[in-house]
Amino acid sequence: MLDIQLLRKDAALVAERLAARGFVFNTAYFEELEGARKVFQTRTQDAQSRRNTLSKQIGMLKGKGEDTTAVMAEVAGLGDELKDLETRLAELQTELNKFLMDIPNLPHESVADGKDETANVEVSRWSTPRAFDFPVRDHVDLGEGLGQLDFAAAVKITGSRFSVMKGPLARLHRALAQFMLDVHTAEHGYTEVYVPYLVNADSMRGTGQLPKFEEDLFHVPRHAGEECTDADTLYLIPTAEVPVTNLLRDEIVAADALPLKFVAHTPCFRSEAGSYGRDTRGMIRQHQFDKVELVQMVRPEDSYAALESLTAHAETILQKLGLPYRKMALCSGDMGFSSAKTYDLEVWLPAQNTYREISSCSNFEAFQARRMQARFKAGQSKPELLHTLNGSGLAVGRTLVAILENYQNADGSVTVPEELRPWMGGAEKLTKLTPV
RNA sequence: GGAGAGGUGGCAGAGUGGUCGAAUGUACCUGACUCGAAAUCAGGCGUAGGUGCAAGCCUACCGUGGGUUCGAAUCCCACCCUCUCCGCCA
Repeated sequence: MLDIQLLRKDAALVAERLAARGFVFNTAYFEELEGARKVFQTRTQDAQSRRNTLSKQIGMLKGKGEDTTAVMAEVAGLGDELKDLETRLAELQTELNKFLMDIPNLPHESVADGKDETANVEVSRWSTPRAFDFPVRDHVDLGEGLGQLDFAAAVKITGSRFSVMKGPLARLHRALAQFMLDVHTAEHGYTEVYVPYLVNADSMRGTGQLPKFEEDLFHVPRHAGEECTDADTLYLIPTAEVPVTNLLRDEIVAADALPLKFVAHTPCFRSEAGSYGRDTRGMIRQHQFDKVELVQMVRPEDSYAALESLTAHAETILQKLGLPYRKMALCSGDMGFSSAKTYDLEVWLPAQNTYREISSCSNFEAFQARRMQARFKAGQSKPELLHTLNGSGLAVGRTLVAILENYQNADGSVTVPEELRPWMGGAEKLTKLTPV
């Protein structure tokens, strides 16, 4: 959510900056709503004030045993008027809030203007893709060839966009998550957290998934067969960002506790509505995938330095695994709803002959913190909104894909990256599993 | 799932219809005393919003949402959550 003070002060500027990300901010409508809100709030509070004064008089008179009929008569007419005013004011505030909740964050001044991903800016590249002297296979052929990846089984059990892994490949998947967690906790100073995979609507609103992106989420009604309201619907998390960032919702932390740095490994669930036909083959786009997520809560003046270091933490994983990648600064039109600035890390996938997103690192500034009232306080000063950031460190499924494809051998086996071997019981290679 | 208890300020804990935004204790901040500290004493100390140049004034908030009333932390209804015991269970 944007700062309403900023909207009041300079709606034109906000509209201009939002236009850079393709969002049309209806200035006239906002000003109309806000004008009405002001009038009704003043009137309502005025009426409340009158009622309170008179009611207190009644109390005092009764206390002294005096007659109250005159005052009672005076206050009698106020009730209906007040009720109408309060109702109208509540409606206006609901409407205003709805309006505000649908406005995306303002892009940071360093973000390039652009309509879509074609305007993203390459910041850096690490390593060079390996040259193969045999035809490269994609991860599906490799995994199935090894007898360790089974999409048919997943379709039978659940449906499309799920996967089943077996044996060493399943272990590789687990090893990757463990490896990432260990690096981030031991080398980058993150605190590991375990969090719920189902969250309530307030949490989804806090990080910005709701109200706008409801169809991207999996809903879990608490009670079968009944119409579920907001209060008794839970949602499967699309990323650990949601439960982890919401740890700070409605909290005021001491300034000297900052920065807070959390890392969590969770499954992520996305309905992928609207992406039918995209990446239908393989593990690139799944309804369920694992991710190790980095989250930071920092003082406002530190958030851009934090974005750089958080992104570097994610890059460390790719480097340790020897996976070539490039770092992209997203343009205004390609950033997520809540982000002020985002770097994507894209890993090289030989079978696609291209770089594909494997991590997205964003600074949300106070956008999420304002929605969830996550604040910090230095000494006796006023509580202040903190800045939140997060990034994938990394998406486990896509990392697995990248390893399969980049480390494949001519015979269909896959070499285990050296850094990962301690988490693989020392195994150096994935080789064909005899079918069961 | 059954039975019971309870949700009040950072924490603890009073308050069962009327100057209650809320006693008291504690924590914290400022000052006095002290060489300094402790102890003691005095004062301060919630959040959000509106309005005003400002001092200030006003409004809302006692789990959430409704209701009763001139007036609700207090009464009524519904819901949520926590705790204890029993049952079941990874």
